Amino acid sequence: MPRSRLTPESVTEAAAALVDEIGFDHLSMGLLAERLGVKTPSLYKHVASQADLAHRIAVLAMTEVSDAIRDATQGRAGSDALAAGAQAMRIYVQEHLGRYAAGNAARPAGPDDPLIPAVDRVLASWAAMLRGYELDSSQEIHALRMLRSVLHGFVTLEVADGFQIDTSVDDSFTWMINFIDHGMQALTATRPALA
Amino acid sequence: MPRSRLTPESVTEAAAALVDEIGFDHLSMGLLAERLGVKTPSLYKHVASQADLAHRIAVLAMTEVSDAIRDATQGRAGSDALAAGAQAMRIYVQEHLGRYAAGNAARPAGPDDPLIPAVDRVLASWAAMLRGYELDSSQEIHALRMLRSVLHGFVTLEVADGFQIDTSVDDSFTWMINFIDHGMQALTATRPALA
DNA sequence: CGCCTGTGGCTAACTACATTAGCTTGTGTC
DNA sequence: GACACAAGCTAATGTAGTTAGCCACAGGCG
Repeated sequence: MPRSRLTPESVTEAAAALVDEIGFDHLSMGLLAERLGVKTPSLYKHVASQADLAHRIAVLAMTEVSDAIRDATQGRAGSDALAAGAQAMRIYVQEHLGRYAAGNAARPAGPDDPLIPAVDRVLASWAAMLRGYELDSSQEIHALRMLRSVLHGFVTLEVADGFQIDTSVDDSFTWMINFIDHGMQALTATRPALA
Repeated sequence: MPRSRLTPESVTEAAAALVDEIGFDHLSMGLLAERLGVKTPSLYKHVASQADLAHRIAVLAMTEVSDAIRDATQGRAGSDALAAGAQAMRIYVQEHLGRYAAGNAARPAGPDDPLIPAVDRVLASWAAMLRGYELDSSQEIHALRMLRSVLHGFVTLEVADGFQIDTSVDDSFTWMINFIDHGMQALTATRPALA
């Protein structure tokens, strides 16, 4: 192949780094091209459009999130796994705000969209984390959705400056995870009795 | 005053209705002008820019959300208030998706930004809802943040089609609110014993 | 009753940006 | 060393937000 400095992957990676700096909604083809030392139209040799680029960033972000959670929960179980995984996600989002925003904005475009397995891997990570609580199978899906909601909501509000500063956000996060953990344990404890 | 068909308020209201239909990120000055039977530049006699317009929609949305919660929780307390308020917010977001998205995207622009009191009123509504649990004052802020997180996260994921369809999202929502309610009651119960 | 002023709306023009067309040129292959 | 292909470039197009400047109507006032 001829001179190939850029690839779809390298362009996506550079774009991800860029949106982490300037925010996802400030992404522009011109700015990215400048970063890569290239003129704007050249980018179209590697990505189909700005929407395509945003989608690739989203897939990258979801993959990285699931990896971060997996790494953090490796070798842990129950409450430990929950705390570690939740923190890992929070840290990831803080450090890769733009990517995460891209991940949220993205919608699967078809049945074989690579975004789907990427999102599924994140879900699988959460599900694995919940496994230690041995929840009733009818409750698993609800617990999973709650966990997603609470984590997504918290990190979203946090990075959006949604919390006032008078009380530590770190404390609130650990308090919240503890709250969830206690509730889960209560579910587990009552399960045999209630069925 | 001369012939005044449009006002900043009527333009904002029309824009809010528009984004509820087409999505916040598809808002355009041209489309809005067409809806109002006016040419695009005429809008600038009433709002300073598209960003200004988005900001006004955000303030409107926050105000309406707080009103919806207040109305729903009127005359209720404890678990009832929580369930009613949470449902009210969820319904509002479902019916006014674009407005809510505008509210999330907005950031206060200064110390006297009307967005600030609007957001504060929403927070006050949640705080009032929690009052029935008589939480320890050191826990109130954490509980408030958790509640915001879980509700914001859930409705955001729901409207973003983030949940698979094989299990009822309604069931998950009520399950989640119950989970929170039980956890809060546990906090209340143990508070005198633990201090 | 007609002039004066102020404001809403309009047309035309400008800018920024995403995107496309078509050309050029370097690199790997034969 | 020639060929072919793909990367990058320049030039051009279309759209959307925004600004400038003009026009016309409504109300106040002599």
